[in-house]
Amino acid sequence: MPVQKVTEKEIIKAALPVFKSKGYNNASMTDLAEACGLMKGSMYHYFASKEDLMIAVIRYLHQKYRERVFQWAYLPGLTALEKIHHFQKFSEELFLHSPDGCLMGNIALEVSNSHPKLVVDIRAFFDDWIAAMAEIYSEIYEIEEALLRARQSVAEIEGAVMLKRIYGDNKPIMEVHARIKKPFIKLKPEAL
Amino acid sequence: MPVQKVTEKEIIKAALPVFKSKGYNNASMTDLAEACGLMKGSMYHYFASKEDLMIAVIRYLHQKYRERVFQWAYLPGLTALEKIHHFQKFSEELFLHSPDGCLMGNIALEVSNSHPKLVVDIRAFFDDWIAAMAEIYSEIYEIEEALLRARQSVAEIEGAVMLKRIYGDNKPIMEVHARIKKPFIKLKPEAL
Amino acid sequence: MPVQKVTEKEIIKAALPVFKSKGYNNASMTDLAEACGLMKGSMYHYFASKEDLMIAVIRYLHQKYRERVFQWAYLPGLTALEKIHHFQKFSEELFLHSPDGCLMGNIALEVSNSHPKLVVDIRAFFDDWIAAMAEIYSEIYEIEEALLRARQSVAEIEGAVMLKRIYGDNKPIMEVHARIKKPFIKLKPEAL
Amino acid sequence: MPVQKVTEKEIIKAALPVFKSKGYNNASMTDLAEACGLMKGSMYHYFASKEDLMIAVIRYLHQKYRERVFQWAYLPGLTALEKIHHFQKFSEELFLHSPDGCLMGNIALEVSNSHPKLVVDIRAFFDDWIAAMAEIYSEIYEIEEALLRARQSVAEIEGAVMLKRIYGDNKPIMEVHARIKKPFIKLKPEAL
DNA sequence: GATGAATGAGACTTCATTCAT
DNA sequence: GATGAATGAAGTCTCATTCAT
Repeated sequence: MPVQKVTEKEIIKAALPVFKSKGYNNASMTDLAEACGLMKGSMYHYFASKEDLMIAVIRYLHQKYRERVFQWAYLPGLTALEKIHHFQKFSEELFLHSPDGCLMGNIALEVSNSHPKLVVDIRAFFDDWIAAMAEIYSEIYEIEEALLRARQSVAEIEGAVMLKRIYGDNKPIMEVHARIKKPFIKLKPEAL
Repeated sequence: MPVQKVTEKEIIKAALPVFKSKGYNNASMTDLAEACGLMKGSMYHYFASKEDLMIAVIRYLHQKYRERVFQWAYLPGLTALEKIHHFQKFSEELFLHSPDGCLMGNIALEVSNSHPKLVVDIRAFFDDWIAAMAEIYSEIYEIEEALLRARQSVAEIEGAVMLKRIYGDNKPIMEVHARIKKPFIKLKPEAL
Repeated sequence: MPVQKVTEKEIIKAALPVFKSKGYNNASMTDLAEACGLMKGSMYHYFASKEDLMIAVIRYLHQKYRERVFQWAYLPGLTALEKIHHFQKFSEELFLHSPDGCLMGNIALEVSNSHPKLVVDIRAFFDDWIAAMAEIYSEIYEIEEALLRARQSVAEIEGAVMLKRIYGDNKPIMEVHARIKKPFIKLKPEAL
Repeated sequence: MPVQKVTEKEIIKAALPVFKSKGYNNASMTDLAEACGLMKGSMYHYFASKEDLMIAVIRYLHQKYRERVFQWAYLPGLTALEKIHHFQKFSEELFLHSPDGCLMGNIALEVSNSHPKLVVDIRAFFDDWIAAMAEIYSEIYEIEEALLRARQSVAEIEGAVMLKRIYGDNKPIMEVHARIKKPFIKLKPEAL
């Protein structure tokens, strides 16, 4: 059976929900291979270890966020509110309809002490996220305050997603979104 | 056989930091037993399974929070700001000086899909926490808004603790604390 | 099934012929466990790894040689020929009746490049063997010549054992033994 | 597809040092393919299995020995000492400058119980080697003694090469060579 | 002829759990 | 009450081999 059944990217995309739902330690190579329609051993053609696969998944998701979310922050010709809309649209796609929350957050808490290599890439993701949020906030706040608000927003979202995972309730996420939008809505008249 | 004196509570207290630091799956019974000065097999005299021990740890921590934190919310004769101070003093003891963050949050994200029994107790903890925060907020907000703010505060704190685990930086936690305190400080003149 | 089924030493003794016959890489933990009447996983109560078990086996055999062979070289009141007899009696027990040759030699050639930790202990064995032979030779030769002859004898024996493993023929070993004995026999009249 | 030119012989020559250094079990098809500049799968165009490749390597080396060493023993017009010189010159090329010893010996001890097919070819090699040595010895000894001395010499060399692999020291090999040469040197005056 | 994706058996190892002592 | 030997399932990973392209 030598025909190519999957590409590296397909493995990554199939592994992502497994890691997101089961976590790093509890997702076995068998689980991951099954999700890819491969035998356990075949996974090792693409990734030298489970940890390497995890890294690839993290980087893939990071890249997807860059393309679909973070970049809006830097697009000229958009109002801050429009940028926020793009951010939240993606978040809602991701968080409201799946019970598993945020891969980055889930993994971060689980492996931060045992897999330093993973933390490097997780940190890179949060760096970008916070920077993008700060970019948006910088339209209405000083840089210091913008950064602080960016960190706050990210923390709030991750916290709300955690509550969703515990309670299965979308309300906290929606409340956070509303709260984040608010200062930009107030500004609207001025912006016009 | 020197009949070593080990109480259930001592085991729980010794196991707590192990679970907090390593997570549920990555903490082995050997790790846990070692932290208690016991042999692996002896743990089963006290707890029927690793999951049961985890539950006991969660409940123990919940109880400790009740005694040292949540109860302040319901004490008459304290201003809201004083209550907030008590809450934050404990949080700071717990979160600022250890790199491992919040046991409840760490475990919640890791096991929510694989160990529904644990989720029940984790949820009970967050119920109490949110209720206590809402109690404080209810002094200056309508019940609806108080609950919303309570959820937000808990989410923010958990999110900030996650950032601390990722970055090793206490700033987000301190910023959240300041933000939570703010509406009560403004009210102070009125409160007097 | 908690009753002690085996001791560490029994494992070592059971593992020895498996390693000797199959070699290091080709002896699986399953093979070794089977030889001990244990489950694979149970082996790890006694030895942290296959390599550690191999080391224990090497050291055990070394110790047995010390007690049963090498020590004769240093016993006062024995003629050199008597010492040689003791050496060869043990060699014959070991090499003539089993087709598998010499554990030390077998393992040495197989792992010398891949398991440096094992080489250390194998070298220690050969150090002792050569030193004991040299001690005997030193009764009839200068120290330099004694050492050289000791190395030669060890090399010859190992070579003969290799030939036995290839041909299944004891003759080379017996020839070597005769050759080693010869200079001491000639000396006999003088020794009396 | 550049239709890379690789011949069976080139594969054999590239595989030889890999087997010599890593042994049979520890040399993976990937290792071997890498040494040949091929992909793993391509090896199977030339050899049906790893065992077959090993056999080819053994036969190739045997053939090389025949051409470069053993044949000298049967060349008329050469003194025994000259023949010995040729033998030892090749041995020294092979054994003194590489730490990996003798492929035949290494493999013999490792696979003798698990791969009887290999033993057949290894035995053929040693048959030839011993016969050639006996041929040389037969110039100064009766046939019985010549054979015995041939076996001894081969055993001594293999034993000395083993010591070299254990100690990294060439001295035992050089001592053996000197020892083997000695009876022929003594004869020199008569031979002239 | 060469590739390299895929297999599937089997390697070493870990671990929660049991239970005779 | 405490032990720690033993289990057995499951974990990660390796590897000789196959075969469609």
